[in-house]
Amino acid sequence: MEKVRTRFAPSPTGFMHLGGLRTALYAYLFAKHNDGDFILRIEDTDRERFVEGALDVIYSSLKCSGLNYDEGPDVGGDYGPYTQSERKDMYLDYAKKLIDLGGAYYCFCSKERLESLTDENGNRKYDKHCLKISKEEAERRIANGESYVIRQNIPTEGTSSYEDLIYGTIEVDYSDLEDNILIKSDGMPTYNFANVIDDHLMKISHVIRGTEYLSSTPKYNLMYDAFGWKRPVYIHLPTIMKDATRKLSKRYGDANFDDFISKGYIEEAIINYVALLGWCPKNNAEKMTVPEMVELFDLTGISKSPSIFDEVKLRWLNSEYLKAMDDEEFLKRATPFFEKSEVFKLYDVRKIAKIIKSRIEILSDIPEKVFFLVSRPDFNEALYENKKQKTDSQLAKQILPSVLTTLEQTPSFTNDELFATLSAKAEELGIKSRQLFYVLRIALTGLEVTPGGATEILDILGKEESIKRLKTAIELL
RNA sequence: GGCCUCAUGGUCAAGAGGUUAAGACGUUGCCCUCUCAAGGCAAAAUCAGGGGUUCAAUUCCCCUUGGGGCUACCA
Repeated sequence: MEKVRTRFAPSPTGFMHLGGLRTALYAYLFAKHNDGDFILRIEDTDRERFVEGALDVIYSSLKCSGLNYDEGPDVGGDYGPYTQSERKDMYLDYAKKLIDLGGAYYCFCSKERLESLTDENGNRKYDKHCLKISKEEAERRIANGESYVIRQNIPTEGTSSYEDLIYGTIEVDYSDLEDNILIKSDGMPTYNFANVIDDHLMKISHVIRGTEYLSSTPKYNLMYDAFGWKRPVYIHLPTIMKDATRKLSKRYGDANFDDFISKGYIEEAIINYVALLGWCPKNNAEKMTVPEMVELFDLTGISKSPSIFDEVKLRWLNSEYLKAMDDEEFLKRATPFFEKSEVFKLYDVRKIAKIIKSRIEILSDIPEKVFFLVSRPDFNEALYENKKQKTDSQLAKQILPSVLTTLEQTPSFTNDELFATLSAKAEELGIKSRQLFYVLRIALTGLEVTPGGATEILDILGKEESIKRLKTAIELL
């Protein structure tokens, strides 16, 4: 059987779109599930859209997502070059061949003439005006330096059909299609042409891409047929939406992989979440690594309808990854975010990391969660009041001085020992330990809600700072 | 406008001609608890509408409605 070869063919726009990332993922999963090859090809035929540094964004996004390609511009391969601009001459040769086969023709129409073809509805369809120009005349005009393009020659009648593995049979009348430009006046091919030539030359067996190509695929099939090439198998993927009516867009900053990374999402969670948008594995698993997805991947689990990107669920998945991380790994990933706060200079971030891990969903939640460690917010006595705990400022006034004494006499400020000591203290005072902890925690932090309990916070603050804070709190009572 | 295409809770979704129509996120409640998280348990919430076909349709067909895509010298 023919080897499965899939490709991801992005344009270097300077950012990795999450929709594109999912397409890449599915192409990768399909290839790897079938022991095939996954190829990266850069589609940079639009010179005006070239963005500096865009290639690195593509390479690094794929690699850090675990999508290692077998062939590509930076890794080589037997079917290169893998960057379309470097294949320019090849396309022109094939275009000329297609002209000889009757599948294309030279066109010399001016922009003005093209615009004059627009009808009352604002639609325009090329009228095959240049089809009647003989090859000899065309070549003469070209030799004279006239600007030209090459257009595909689409039949005026008939129906074309193909099988998409997701959407089934797709039928389109040729009359609904247009004689699109294959080679632009700058000599570069358009996507319409380059993708066909490259997919064939690179022996791509399965073309996996978004639904935006679902209804234009007949045009590509026409070319495969004209050249006498075998058509690839098509797998079109539904769109990822921002909401019911809008796509995930670069413009709103909700589509960029890197933006999510800097917001404190981790790569594994993003790739995992994006995998779930439009695909459900047979075993209904939700948290999966890329290798596990390779194992489970199956086209029948791909849906046909667009799905809405839900950041709330992504946050949850991200938190699952965070919680599952060992402390060392968590600390490593969290460090850049700790460094956005002063805490890392003042305290042992290891201890902070421990109490924070299950209390954040994304890493950028860290600075605000630990701010109270840097400086205790001002607060009023009303904070001591808690009906459920049965605590109030009176109780605080009563017990805090003696708690202070106990703390001053406690040699070891570790969580466990503090817990034991203070529990005993509560008993001595004739109150519930939770009441003591509650009041103490408020005094220490000035916050109704904190990550970690009183003793954990004492442990982090250390004896000196804890006592200093407690004294201040007592003075304010 | 024309063509292609899609339609299960708020969201992601499983499902199949006969089911109490899964599961997850979120929401709500309870338990646990040194506050809050985490964890445990529970609850509310879905087959767009109308016609067919059939003993039976959410599942198959048609229409309507609604959504998405294409309709570039962008990919």
